[in-house]
Amino acid sequence: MRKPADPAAKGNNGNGGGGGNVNGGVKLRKGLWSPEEDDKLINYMLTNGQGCWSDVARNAGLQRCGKSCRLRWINYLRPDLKRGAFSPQEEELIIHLHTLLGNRWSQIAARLPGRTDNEIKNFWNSTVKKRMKSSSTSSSPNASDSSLSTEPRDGMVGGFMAMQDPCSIMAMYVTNNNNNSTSPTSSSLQPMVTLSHHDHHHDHHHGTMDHHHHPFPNMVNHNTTTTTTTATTTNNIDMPCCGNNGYLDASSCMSMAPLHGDDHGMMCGSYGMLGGYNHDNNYGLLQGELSIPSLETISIEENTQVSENIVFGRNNNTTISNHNHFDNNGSNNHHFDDHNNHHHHHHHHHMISTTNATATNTPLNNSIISGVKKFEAVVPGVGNNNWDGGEWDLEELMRDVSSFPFIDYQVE
DNA sequence: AATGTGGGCAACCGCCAACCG
DNA sequence: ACGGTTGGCGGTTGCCCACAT
Repeated sequence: MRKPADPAAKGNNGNGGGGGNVNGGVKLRKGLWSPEEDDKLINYMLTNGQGCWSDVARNAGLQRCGKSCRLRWINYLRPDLKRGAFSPQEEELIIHLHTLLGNRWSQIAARLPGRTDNEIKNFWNSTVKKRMKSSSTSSSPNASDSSLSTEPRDGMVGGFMAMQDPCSIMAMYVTNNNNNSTSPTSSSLQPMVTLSHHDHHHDHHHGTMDHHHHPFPNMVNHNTTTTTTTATTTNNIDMPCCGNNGYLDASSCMSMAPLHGDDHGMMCGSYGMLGGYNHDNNYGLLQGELSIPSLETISIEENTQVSENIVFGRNNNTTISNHNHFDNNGSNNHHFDDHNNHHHHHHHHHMISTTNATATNTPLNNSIISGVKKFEAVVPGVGNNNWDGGEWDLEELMRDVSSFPFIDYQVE
């Protein structure tokens, strides 16, 4: 939902069950964030770090609920966000991880540094589904994007296929080795995701605000410092497995296109991507190394602790121009262009530098995000609960995931 | 040129678990 | 123990842009 910010948005505060809706009796704003609001939030976060989001909203002088601030920060303003289109490698990884994890977008996102769950979810709900749809309706199985082929491949006993009925498209998980008692399902078809129709009403009430401003494509550092995020995630997940082959062998069909360091290579510094999840809570990414939470440690009752240390380097005025990166992808850049054209010219010289990041970082924020999540969707799928509690073939999973060449996978 | 339409994606909603007093 | 609050997540909505007609 995207509406122009509306301070008088009807009684509903939009907090969705949390966050508190009253801010000193002032009606809270909803809808799109203005550049001024972004500035306030960024300034506050950079100065004070993350704390209670209600306090953030209050103290930053934002007429927003805490949840809204959190969302804006997490999904848009965070310094370590990567921007622009997903690289082919990222796409492959998303698809692959989705076969493993289903719609657990946050877990998928945790394995794609700089990407948010929302972003991945949107990507999946639009691009991937669209491709599946076209793939399923196309008479040519090997249409266009081979890297995202959803066709079961010869020699595979498991795979990913798309089916379509008049009301929905279902990406089906296909496996034929279900004699394995540890298989999540005894059925040969496992719904992965149901594609609901996008019901567009198309009100076309065009607002006046340019909501596509992009305040900090890479990061802004009002203190002339560099922001780095490291995080430790400990997942203990006994991953149900589909046997040896019960998942899309994405790695086997991925295009092994070389990374373009200046374009969108995940490992490359020019993204300004310093963030990531690191088992060892070190700064591996600063050294050009990427580590991600291990799938093998995911458990049914998942205990997750993400420690996010936002640290600030010094003497770093190097500008990383994000604005050219995405051109090479041929992706839609209008967001960033909008930003460039309309917003925050004074911030550009404070953009983050990856390559110059040093270890002289001072922790500004050391917040713990922790939670215990139920592993309710035991199969990559939608809330299915018919898994019998067996285990996934973790070795195989790890082997497969780690086969993505752009990930330096650390196995604990 | 004006209008219609498809689609991307930012931000909301509702649910739920953890936290806290 | 308990009720209120907070934060995280997945699903959904609908504004706005780009393109088609």
